[in-house]
Amino acid sequence: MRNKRLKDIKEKLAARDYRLTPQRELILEIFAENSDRHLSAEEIYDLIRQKNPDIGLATVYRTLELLEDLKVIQSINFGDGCARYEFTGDRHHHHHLICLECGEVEEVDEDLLEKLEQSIEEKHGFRITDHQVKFYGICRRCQEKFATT
Amino acid sequence: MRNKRLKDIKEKLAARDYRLTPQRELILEIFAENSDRHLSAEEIYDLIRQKNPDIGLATVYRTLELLEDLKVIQSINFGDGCARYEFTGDRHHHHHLICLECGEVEEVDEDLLEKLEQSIEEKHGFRITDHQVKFYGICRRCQEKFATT
DNA sequence: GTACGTGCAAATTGTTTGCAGCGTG
DNA sequence: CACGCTGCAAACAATTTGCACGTAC
Repeated sequence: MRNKRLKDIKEKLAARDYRLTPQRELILEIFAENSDRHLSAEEIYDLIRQKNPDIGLATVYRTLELLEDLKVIQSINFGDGCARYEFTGDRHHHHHLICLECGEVEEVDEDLLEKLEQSIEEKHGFRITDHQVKFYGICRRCQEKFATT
Repeated sequence: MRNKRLKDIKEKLAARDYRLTPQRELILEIFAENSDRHLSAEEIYDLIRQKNPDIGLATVYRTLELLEDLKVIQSINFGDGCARYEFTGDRHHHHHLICLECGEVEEVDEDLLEKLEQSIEEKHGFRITDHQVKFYGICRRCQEKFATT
């Protein structure tokens, strides 16, 4: 299954005459191993150097740009001053819960947005292709922290 | 009415021992005159210099930070590499429609999110204090442009 | 051998900071 | 006079770019 994904990506690349180089594969590996996190370019760079110290930060940025173009990953801004990425893959659409206290990011499965989208398309004549929903607040753990203080 | 808003802001500032200087007032004026747009720091800087050429970019940034702190304005990231701002004012909460073709940003009145928020609070124990919803797609005008081509 | 890819260093861009001087309560 | 506020220039941090070399079809 994992190999299928890799093969898919390789085909997407090939369709544009791009190659699946060891560096690119390593970056994809990092993503697969950290699918629960939202890594920044710098963080990916640090992780990747543990596997291959000779990789350049510019390569990381270039690869991220490429993968985003191919819609393999997508960039999200959590307001901490750098872009963060996540696999788009075949995953179900989801929202993000951002804790204002500890910065932790949780994910919630998509729900209840179809009706809203439909009404917007009708009222505004705007054809929606994607959306991004973020909720800010205090996560359960931080609420408990406060409660016991 | 407008004056009331200004007076409110002045009070908010005073509550923290800050002053409503001519520069700050000018920036608020720019916001009022461009309430249909989402200006970036640089754009505000350019507009403001037409009124007073001696103002510094750093002052703009510092004022924006201050006004955001006071919740007079709020920052939004539309993915174009810089922060953009809008009055929070007494306006109704709203979503943003971002056209991937021309970059134009439209606003939609808030709707239908209460149920979703409630279910998230219950399932995740996450206390939501704010949210941000963006829809990406093609605006009416761009669709028409394509249709006639 | 012709592109694509890479690492490195330098360049760019949005934003922040240090500092000396100004102005207002 | 104390302190907030300013403009300017320098500092910073995330990201991009130029370039010469490497490498896969």
